[in-house]
Amino acid sequence: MAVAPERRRPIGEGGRPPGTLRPERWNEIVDAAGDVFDEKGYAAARIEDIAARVGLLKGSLYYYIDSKEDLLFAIVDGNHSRGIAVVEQGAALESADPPTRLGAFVDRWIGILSANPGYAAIAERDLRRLDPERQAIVMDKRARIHRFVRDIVEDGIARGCFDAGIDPGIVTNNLFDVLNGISQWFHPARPLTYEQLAEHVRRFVLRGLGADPDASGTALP
Amino acid sequence: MAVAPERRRPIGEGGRPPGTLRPERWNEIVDAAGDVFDEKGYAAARIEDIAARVGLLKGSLYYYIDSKEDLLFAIVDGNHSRGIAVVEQGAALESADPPTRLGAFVDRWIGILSANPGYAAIAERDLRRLDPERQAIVMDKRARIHRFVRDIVEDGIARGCFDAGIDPGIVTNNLFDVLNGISQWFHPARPLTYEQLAEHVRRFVLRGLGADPDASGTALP
DNA sequence: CGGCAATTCAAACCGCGGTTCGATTCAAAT
DNA sequence: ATTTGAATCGAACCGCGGTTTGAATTGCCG
Repeated sequence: MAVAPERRRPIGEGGRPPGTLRPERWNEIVDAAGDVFDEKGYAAARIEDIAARVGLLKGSLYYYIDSKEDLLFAIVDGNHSRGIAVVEQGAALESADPPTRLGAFVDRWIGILSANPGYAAIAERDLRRLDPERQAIVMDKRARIHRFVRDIVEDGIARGCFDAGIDPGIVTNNLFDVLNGISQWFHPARPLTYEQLAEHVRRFVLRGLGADPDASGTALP
Repeated sequence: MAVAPERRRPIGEGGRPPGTLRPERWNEIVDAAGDVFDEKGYAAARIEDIAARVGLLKGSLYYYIDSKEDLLFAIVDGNHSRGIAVVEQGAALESADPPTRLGAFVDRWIGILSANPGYAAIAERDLRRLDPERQAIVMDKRARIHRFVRDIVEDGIARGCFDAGIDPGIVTNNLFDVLNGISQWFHPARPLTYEQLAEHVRRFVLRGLGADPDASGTALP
């Protein structure tokens, strides 16, 4: 998923077959950047830290990037792309009832969190430090994801699955706050796995909307 | 509430009557810092920005502070102190039932948000950038606040007010994620006031816990 | 083996921003 | 007036860290 390095040096400008290039080195670097950004925050993270984590000198990183912000964008945009994927998967369930669809969304979203711990936190924290153009790209994806959830909520209200008194905009925000907040306090281990956590969160959210949390089972294919 | 500047220069070391000192200048500066930190994040915020906002040159700020971090601490710790105050107010309601107590907490917490928009976001975002000692001070307050809510939840479960299947630790975290997330998307205005928002959030949370949101009214004195 | 390209090193550059410090201003007190 | 100290200025300092650049490597291909 990680967006390709895009226009890189003489990557194959007009000549060599684009094979044998930077294979997963790019992913290693993005992962390292993700760890460091998560730990220290984007602004406080040093290029040197990231480079050291993949066994390079800081200057060498610039063979792969044009600026520090490239790494932030790769992470933030990549994470949102995974969110879009979840939405597209969810669209396939349109025949199911709203609680089931929303429950599936929660499960899958937490699945993303478990696969990329820290990334969601970065996306929330440091989105604003992207330049306007890139920020717009991310905001667009974010809006589509948000819209997807809000539509389910509104549909649920219309069908009587959810309480009629709730405000779709507010609860949608609440939902994302709950989901994205998870990565900041949950550490999978001892007592709970991500799957068990998802179960609890799903019930909390569905109940919060006024739905019977037992009426819909996990609907992951 | 804003913690006094502590040990300042020759504030009154052994001489003049400690009157006629920096009165609310300190508060002005902290407020300015709050705005800038909220907008740009602590690391990206410049001392110069803060100084300019109160009509000073950046160097002049050091008459009031010893380091940039002093300002972060003033904001983060101050916000948590207000949280502690809410907890202490809430302790007076111990005779009420758990849903009422929790509802009151939600209302008052959102009251803090409305009075200090942005501060909560800073506290969540940049807590980790305080030095260990100060961080510990804040974490202690945070733990006490967290404990207060969790106790209510556990009490509610024991009394049958809340669903027995919920995990107190998880829902407590979920609750704070919902509350603190508010300051990042909610802009009081057109459609909704903070009071109306609090109403929605209170119902969402209480219902999420399995309680009847209508069983308890707002209980603010 | 020789060569070319992909990759990394090593060192310097350089601007930004936190911090320091002596000089200056202003107001109240003497 | 003169003194005194609070408050601010003005300018320099200085280290950190992002970025640049040209010189090594390394490894593949012929």
